Formats: sequence, structure tokens, C-alpha cells
Amino acid sequence: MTEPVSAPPTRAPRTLSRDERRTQLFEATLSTIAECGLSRTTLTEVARRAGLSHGLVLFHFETKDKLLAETLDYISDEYANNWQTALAAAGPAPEQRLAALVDADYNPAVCRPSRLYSWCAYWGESQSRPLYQSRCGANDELYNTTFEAICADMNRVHGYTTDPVRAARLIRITIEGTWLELMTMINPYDQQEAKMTAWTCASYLYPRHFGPDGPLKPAGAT
Amino acid sequence: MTEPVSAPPTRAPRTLSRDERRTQLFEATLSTIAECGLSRTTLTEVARRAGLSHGLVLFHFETKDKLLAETLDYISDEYANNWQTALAAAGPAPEQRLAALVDADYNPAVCRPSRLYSWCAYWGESQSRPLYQSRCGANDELYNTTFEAICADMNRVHGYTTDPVRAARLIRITIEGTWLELMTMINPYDQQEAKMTAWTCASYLYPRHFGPDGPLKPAGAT
DNA sequence: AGAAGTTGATTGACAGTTCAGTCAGTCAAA
DNA sequence: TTTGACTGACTGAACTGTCAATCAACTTCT
Repeated sequence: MTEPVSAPPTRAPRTLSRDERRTQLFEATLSTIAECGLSRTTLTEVARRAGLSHGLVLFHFETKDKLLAETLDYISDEYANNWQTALAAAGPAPEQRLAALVDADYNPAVCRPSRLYSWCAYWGESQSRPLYQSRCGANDELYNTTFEAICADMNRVHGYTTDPVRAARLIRITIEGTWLELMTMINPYDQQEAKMTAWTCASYLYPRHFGPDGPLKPAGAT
Repeated sequence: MTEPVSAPPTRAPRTLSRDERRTQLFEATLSTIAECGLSRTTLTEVARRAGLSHGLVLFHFETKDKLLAETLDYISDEYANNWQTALAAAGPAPEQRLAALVDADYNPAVCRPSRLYSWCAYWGESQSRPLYQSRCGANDELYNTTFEAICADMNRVHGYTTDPVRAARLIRITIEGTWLELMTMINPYDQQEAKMTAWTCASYLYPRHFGPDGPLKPAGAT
């Protein structure tokens, strides 16, 4: 019978809601992996970065292994959402969809140190932890087949004769390659140059639709 | 006055010579990193794989950090020797030198799990340990400038107009990209297909000299 | 040639530290 | 008052690094 007093519309979080706290801990984990490396990532350090006790990390994730596995899920989902959202917002033409995919991979949301170093750290351990490999596998395969379908459409719609599997792979690994170099080079080029490298790759595959600076004649301009 | 008795020509190693033992421990370290991941690489496990005591590892390398840093030097030198040897054995024409570089990167000596996973593990920690980045930096820069010089020669000798820096980068990261995919994909393609992907990239850049299966008209055939 | 001594690789027990995980208890929101 | 988030001390295990003792190869002396 107690009526809601004044304004408890969106229920106020207690100290912090479960999901918010988990997200905060994911971010703390990623920043730790990026700055300390996976081998020096400790629960205490993750907690310190979040301003919390290390007991809380285990309260939310049970074990360190589960924290790391779920953090991988977190960036894996983030990556998938990023390109799928970009694709959904793109025009229907294959060159528009291809451009959207390339652009998405250089979105600062996914193309930033805390993500890149973490990806690399997980890749380096994927051999020893099949969990890591399988969790991302489904996502990756969807990305690859989507990319290949777009390349197949470039042939069908625009008369190119490029092998779609190889073309998709070339653009995909060009992007991954620039990611790696952004991380590992002493004097890396900037993200703009990285992106232009990817466009250059696309321009060799589809010269009537892409140049080193991006898509040519952006759609049917007004 | 004591003459050499029968045949002590190459002095016999004691238990094992310093360099041989170190090399053995490098290999044990690489196999541990590849199979267990850097974060689970312990001195005890490295020693176990070498059939030795963990005290001996520290006898030869003082600290775990030094072992890991010197192991990185080991594969870094191995990589550099591999492509420099291949380049020295190649013909003088730029397309021959380029082909030698690509081939060298798929040499099983450097393109195998113990190396690929280790590279990835070190890259993932390069941010937190500047040592890692700087030790490989000099080697990498030499590789890059050599590759760019070859691409510049392709223009000068054969009249291509490709930007040599971008061309070198594209081929280089295509190779690196296939390396990554060989490691991380659930059902990766084989090394042969990886190599053909690199040749395909070269064929787009230099279509008169490379095809998807490798160099065209290999030198001036007899 | 054989004995004794020297050098340096190698071992394994030990110490000190760090870290993952447990748990009893606190605190804040409802 | 109840529920669930949160803390911090504690434990046991694992790991790095130390060290004294051992052992094998080689040198020197007799």
C-alpha cells in the first residue's frame, strides 16, 4: 500500500548496479592489460585502477580466468557491434558497405591502445587457451563471410573478377596489419595514414570505386 | 711437447658449452611461450622442457626478465638472418629480391608456431616493456627500408609508379596479416594459401612481374 | 700415464614475495 | 529488516631468486 513517494522512476542504483560495475571492471582490465601486459595483470592492479578492492573483482567474476574470458567477450561483442552498426547505417551498394566496414575498423571506439594491445595479448595466448579462440571464432567467421559476400557483390554488380575470398582477406589483413604496426613500430605512422593504406589496397582491387583517399564518387552525389 | 694424441680437433664440450645450453634454453622458452602463453611461462616449466633444473636457467640468465629479453633477441636475430641470407642469395633484379623477401618470410624456420605465438606475445607486452620495442626496432627498420628500396627499384627499373613506401608496407603487412590469421583462426588456411595471398598482393602492385602463384617469367629463363 | 687440483656447469633445498581465492563482517539501499 | 554490494584480513600455493654442495671436464704436476 505504500505509494511511491516522489520520483523513483528509473530505479536508482544501489551502490552501483551489477552491469555498470562489471563494465567498469572490464575497462579497468583492458587498461591494465594494455599498460602492464597480460603477464603482469593482477586482480589487485585491476581493482586499484577501478578504485575498488580486489575481493570485489572476484565477487563479480568468481575467478581471474573468468574475468579474462569475459573481458575478451566484452571487446569481441564491442567489435562486432561496431561493424554491424556501421553496416546497418550504410547504403545498399556493395562499395558503400565495403567502405563502411573499413571505416568502422578505424573507429576510435575499437581502434585505440587499450583495445589493440589487449587483442594482441589474447591472440598470443589463444594457442594455450582454446576458450579464447572459440569465443571469438563465431564473431570472426561472421565478419569474414560478410566481407566476402560484399566482395562477391562487387563482382556481380560492377563486373570485377577478383576472387572474393582473397579480396576480402587482403583488405581485412591490411587493416589488421596496420593495427599491428600502430602498436609495435617505434615511430608509427598515424591512423590517417593507416586508413589510407587500407584504401590503397581497396583501390588496387576495385580501381573504379576506391582511391588511396577513400571511396570515389561517394554514392550518387546530389 | 705433448703432441695431440689422436683426434681432439674441435674441442669436446664439457657437459654442454655455454652457447649450446643457452640456445637450448631459448628453444625451451619459445616452446613454453607458444604452448602456455607468456603469462604462464615459468622458469620451472622452461627448465622442465629442457630437462634441467630451474636454478640453471638463472645461472645462465640471472633473472627471468633477462631470459625473456634475450629470447626476444634470439628470434629477432634469427628473423633478420633469415631474410638477409635469402636476399644475399637472390639475383640482383628488384623483382628477384622482392620474391626472395616474401619467400623468406614463409620459410618454416621463422614461420612456425613457436615463433609466431612468441612474436604475438611479445608484441602484446611491447607497450609495458620499452625494452621489447627498442630491441627489435633497429632490425625492423632495416627490414622496412630495405623493402622500400626494392619497391623504389621496381619503379626505376620497370617503370611502375607505385608509392614505394605504401607498396612495401602493403606487402609487409599482408605477410604479417596471414601470419596472424594462421595463428588465430579456428580453421586457418594453409601456408601455401597464405603465401598465395601475399603473391596476389604483389601481383596487384606489380602485375607484369607477379601473379597469384608467384613471380612471373622467373628471371631470364634459359 | 696417473693423481691431484682447478674451473665452471649443474643441482636441489630454502627464503622471501606475490598473488588468487576465501570468508566473516560492514555498509548502503530498499 | 532484508538484500546484495563491498571490504580487508587471511591462507595456501606457486614462483623467483639465493646459495652451498656436487659433479664432470680439463689442467697441471709428478
